[in-house]
Formats: sequence, C-alpha cells, structure tokens
Amino acid sequence: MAQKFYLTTAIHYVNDDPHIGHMYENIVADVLARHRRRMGDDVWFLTGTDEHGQKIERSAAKEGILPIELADRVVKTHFELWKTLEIGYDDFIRTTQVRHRIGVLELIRRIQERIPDDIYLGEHAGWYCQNEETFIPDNQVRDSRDESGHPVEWTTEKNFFFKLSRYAKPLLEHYRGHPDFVMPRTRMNEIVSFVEQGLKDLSISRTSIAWGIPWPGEPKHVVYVWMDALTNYISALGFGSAEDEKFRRYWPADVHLIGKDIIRFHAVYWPAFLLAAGIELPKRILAHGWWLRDNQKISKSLGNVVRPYNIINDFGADPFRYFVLREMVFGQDQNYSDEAFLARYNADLANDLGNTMSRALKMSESYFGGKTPPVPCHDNDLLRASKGLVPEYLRAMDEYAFQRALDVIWRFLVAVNGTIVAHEPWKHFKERGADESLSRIIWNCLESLRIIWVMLAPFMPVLSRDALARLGSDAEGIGRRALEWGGLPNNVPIRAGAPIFPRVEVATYIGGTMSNPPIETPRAAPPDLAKITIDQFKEIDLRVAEIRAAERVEKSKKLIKLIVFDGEGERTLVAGIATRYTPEELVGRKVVIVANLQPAKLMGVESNGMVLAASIDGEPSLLSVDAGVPAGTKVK
RNA sequence: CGCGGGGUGGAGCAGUCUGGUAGCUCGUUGGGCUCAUAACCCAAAGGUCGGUGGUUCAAAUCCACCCCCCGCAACCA
Repeated sequence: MAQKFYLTTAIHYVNDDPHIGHMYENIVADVLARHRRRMGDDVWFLTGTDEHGQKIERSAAKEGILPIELADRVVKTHFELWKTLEIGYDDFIRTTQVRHRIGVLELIRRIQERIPDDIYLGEHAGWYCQNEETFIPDNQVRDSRDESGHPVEWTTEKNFFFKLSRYAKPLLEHYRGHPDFVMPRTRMNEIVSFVEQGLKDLSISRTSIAWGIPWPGEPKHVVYVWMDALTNYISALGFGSAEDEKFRRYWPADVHLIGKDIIRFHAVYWPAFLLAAGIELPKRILAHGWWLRDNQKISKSLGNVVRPYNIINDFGADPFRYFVLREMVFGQDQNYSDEAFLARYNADLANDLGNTMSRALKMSESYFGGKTPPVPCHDNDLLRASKGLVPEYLRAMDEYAFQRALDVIWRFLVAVNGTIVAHEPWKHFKERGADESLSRIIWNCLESLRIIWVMLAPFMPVLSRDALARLGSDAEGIGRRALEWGGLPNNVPIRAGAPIFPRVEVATYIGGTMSNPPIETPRAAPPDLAKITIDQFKEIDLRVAEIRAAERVEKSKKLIKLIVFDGEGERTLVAGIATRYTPEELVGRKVVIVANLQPAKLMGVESNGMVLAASIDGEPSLLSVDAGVPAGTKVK
C-alpha cells in the first residue's frame, strides 16, 4: 500500500475574500500535494474555512442576514478562487458543518474523560465593552475606551478553561524528541523559548458570543476559537463519528501548512489538546512567511491588501503559481509587486522556457517532418546534466525549498539553450541535412524539455499538460519514472503552435491594467482643527508643577516616572521624554502640566496628568517657566 | 539586555543549518548567432558579503561584542 501523506492548510476566515497570503498558502499546499501524489504517495489534501465567531456574527447582523448566510456567500468566492488557481484539494471543511461539530464535541469529551480536571470552569477577566458586547484585548484599550471610542469596563466572565499550564513539560519533551516538529528551524526556537517561560491556562469558551458550537451541557457557552478551529484537522477525517476510516488512515497529519503568525496555536495549543485527549500529534508544522506590500505588512486598515486578480485573469493560474513559488524563499517574507511578476514572467517564462520550447519544437518540426527525431541519444551532456539536476530538484522539493527546485530546473534550461547554440543545428541541417547526428541533437533538447515539464508539473499543472502534448509525450505520465532520461518517443507528431508565454511589454501592461498600484502614502492631510470656545479651553486645567523626583520606568525606552508638586499635593505622572532627558536633570525643574486628565496606566505605572512639551520630530522639548513662578500657578 | 526577521556588485535576491575559488535575475558594455517570442549564446565591468575581534590551514558561513533597518509587543497621558 502506498505511503499516506496528509496535508492541511490553515482554514481561512470567511470575514473577507482571500488575499495573496491565502492564495500562496493554498498554492504551496497544492504543489506539495501534486508532487507527493506523483511520487506515489496516497495523498489527502485538506483546506477549508473558519466560519464561527464574533466578526461573522456582527457583519451578518449589520447586513440583516444570518451568520450562515454570510458564510455561505463568502465561501463561494473561496471555492471559485481555488478552482481558478487549480487547487486540487481532496476535501474542504467548513467549521459550520455537522461533522466538525461532532469532532469538536468528541475532542472535548475525550479530554474530560481522560483527565477530568484538564477542563474546568474558571473566571476570565478582561476589558469588556457594552456596545460591542465583547472583551477587548488589552492592547486595544486606551483610557478605558476601545479603538472606536466605546467605554470598556474591567469585567469577569465564567469560562471553561483548558489546563494548558500542565503541558509545558510534555511539550518541551516532544520538541526535544522531534527537532523538526516546527519548520523552518528558527521557528522552532521561538516556540521552545515561549514554552520555557511557562504556559497559562487557556480560556476555551465564551458566553458573550452565540455564533459557535454550543458547549456540551452548557448551552450558554460556545466553544471559543482555537478549540473550535484547530479541530478541523481531525473532524474533517471523521473523528468522533462512526465513519472514521479516514481518521484511522490519514491521522496524524504529515504537514500542517500555516502562516508564521499562527505557529503558537499549532505548535503549542493544538498538540496540548491532542496530548490531553490521547491522540497522536501531527508530524510537522510548516510555517511560511508573509507577502508584504512596499515592505509593509498587508492589512485592511492600511488598505494595502493584495488581490492580484487581474494578473491571474490575464495570465492564468500557472504563471502566477510559478511566480509566487519562485519569488518567495519559503519561510521568509517577500514583497509583492506586479512589476516583479512581469519581470519574472518575461525573463523566466517567455524568454527562457517558452522561447526554448519554440526553437526546439520548430526545428524538430521543420527538420523531421513535424515529428520527434527518429534517433534517440543516451550519451551526451544534457543527459549528464539531468542525472545531476533531477536528484537535486527532488531534494529541494523534499526540503520545501521550492525556489531552489525551480532554480535547478532553470539551470537545466540554460544548458539546453547552450547546447542549441553550441551545435548550431540550423547550420548542420543546411550542410548535412537531417542526419542521425542532427536527430540526436534535437532529440536531446526535446527530451530535456520533457523532463523539465515533468518537474514543472506540480507548479504549472495546466500548461505542463499542454507542453508535454506539444512535445509528443504522454501528458499523463508525470510520475517518478517520467523523470528518467529516455522517455521521449521517436517519430511521434509534435506541435510547435503559438508561444506558450507571449512576451508582455511591461510599460504597456502596467500602464493599462495594473491591478495592484502602489498605495498612496496613507497619511491623511492634517484635519482642520475645529476652533474651540474659550469655555472649552477653560476646561483644561493647566498649571505649573515642580518635579520633586524622577526615575526611569523599568524596561521602558521612553518613559520617565515623575513625582511632581502641583501646589496642592504630590502626584505621580509618566512622561515619554527619556529619549531627551535624564531623570537627574529633571529634578527641581518647573514644568507645565495638564492637571485634570483621566488617569491612565503606562507600562504598569499610573499617570495622573501630562507634562507639556513641544515635539520636534518626536523629540520632546519641555515647556518651562521662570524660576520664580510657584508650583500650582494656573496657566492660561 | 522584550521577541523575531534582515544587512551580500547599480536594483532585487540565493548561498549561512552541513566552513573550502562569492552565485542568480534584472540593468550596463563589447562580441557572436539568425532555429527561436528583438528571444538565445559568450565575454567584460561592478562586491573590503554591516563593523570589530576570535576559532580555524581556511569564515558570507562558526563564536563574542557592537551598529543600522523592518515587523511584533509596547511606551506619545
């Protein structure tokens, strides 16, 4: 029986259409799946969508539809895109499906059954916003308000917790025993140091959200994010149901392909859940980098989300697939631009690959009557090149070094072009006709191109079928054996046809249908500050204060904690002026403060007021008053 | 001492785990070829591989320290 290979992508959240990051992830997974499949593995390739949670609940409510209606609508664009991009997944899971719910409930049940106190009812504390009916992450709370200005309150909620703290040790042991658990290696180090700092228990249910899987026996709670989403990898295989042959066949996953931003969840939480439930751990977490735009992270708020639909529509899936895999060093971040795509398209696909196809096919067509040459060759430079390059290509594929794999293929292509020029077949034909020696030369070139297209098949599945057909080769035969020299038949019809990759003039294309223009600097013009009334100004309590003590806030770069005397008493306030001032030189100085600001915590220190300073490119310069002015004097 | 990534010819990037003549694409210059999509081939110019020190017969690669850039976290009260 063939070796099984279970491969998953992260499930993509249906709050928006997929962007280049999602596309890349699914393309990588598809390339890997196609490669393993043709190497003989029994591949199961899963992708899907994450459809629960607050964002969906809320967006749906805004539109006046049910969450599931919203999910149904968005998931369609996912389906269409994956079809367009030739993503040949075996299964697509939606977290709203019954099979998923069954899997999640079973996972919880097993944990509770094995180690009853691994899941317990506890208190979750955090900033709660009434308007949003949700907890707001600490970092989005400022001045007791959330990002949209709604007031928040420190609130506690009864939640179910998972005893993650218990699993730090077993996880570390697992990492030690499996140094390749997280790839690339540098990511593994991150995880180890994170776990070594100790783990906090994890809140795994919410009562403030309704759109989710109801907690067993506690319908007020729904299962919260990770306990829900991660379980897709086994629920899709029928885990927890009577029909769980796939689970028994394919689990544990051979590769969980994910973005580097969710490594922690996959390398810490997920294995901890599985350990608790007594289920085998996945073999590998494979993390890719991010596509950037102008060296910045892609984000909705920056408005620089890349969705290169024009490129895909104009050039087809294959060139795009080639581009993303050739351009990005797997694991690292990479800039996206249409120009870079066109540069690759013209240089690699049109000039090298396409043009080499054209010249070799046209020669064979005109010298050998539209057929492959009659005599093969089993001793020549290209054959020797293939013997070295094909194993190198396979090694790169095994190491997920797709960029290198493609680079190897292109080295082969350069060799083919070199051979053509070296032998000058057009001269040979004029001088000696289509003799046996010419047959060998052309056959070598075509045979090399055949192997090249076999190697390219996982990357460009559609065009490789066409190209192999043009070469007179069996388009279906792209398995392991097809990588060996000598597969091209003699005297079979070929077809040069129109160029596979017609050159596209960059200036013309960019001027015309550029799909991802560089973003305008997002800096909005400074708003016209509305004029305020004198009364409004009077609301601000400005006074002179004397600095009595000053010290740097621990671990902080910019903050200094000040004890000032405001005329009535001493108060503590924090100022972001450490880049310019030392605590020593501040003591005894008189400054102007805003005395009636709401208190706020900065790096754990409560600040009651604000020191006024002029700011020159972020560098503060304190406002001061003449030495004779007593502390407490009003400023107006 | 917060965490992480990066600094390699004019531009964009490999190579660093596993030390052994510094490589690719684009661009520039000169030549060749006319089978091919003005494509292709050859050659040249262009690099103190961020800095300093160390290990070594040998360092872009290993070690130590430092500088700069970018994310995240955060700290403009």
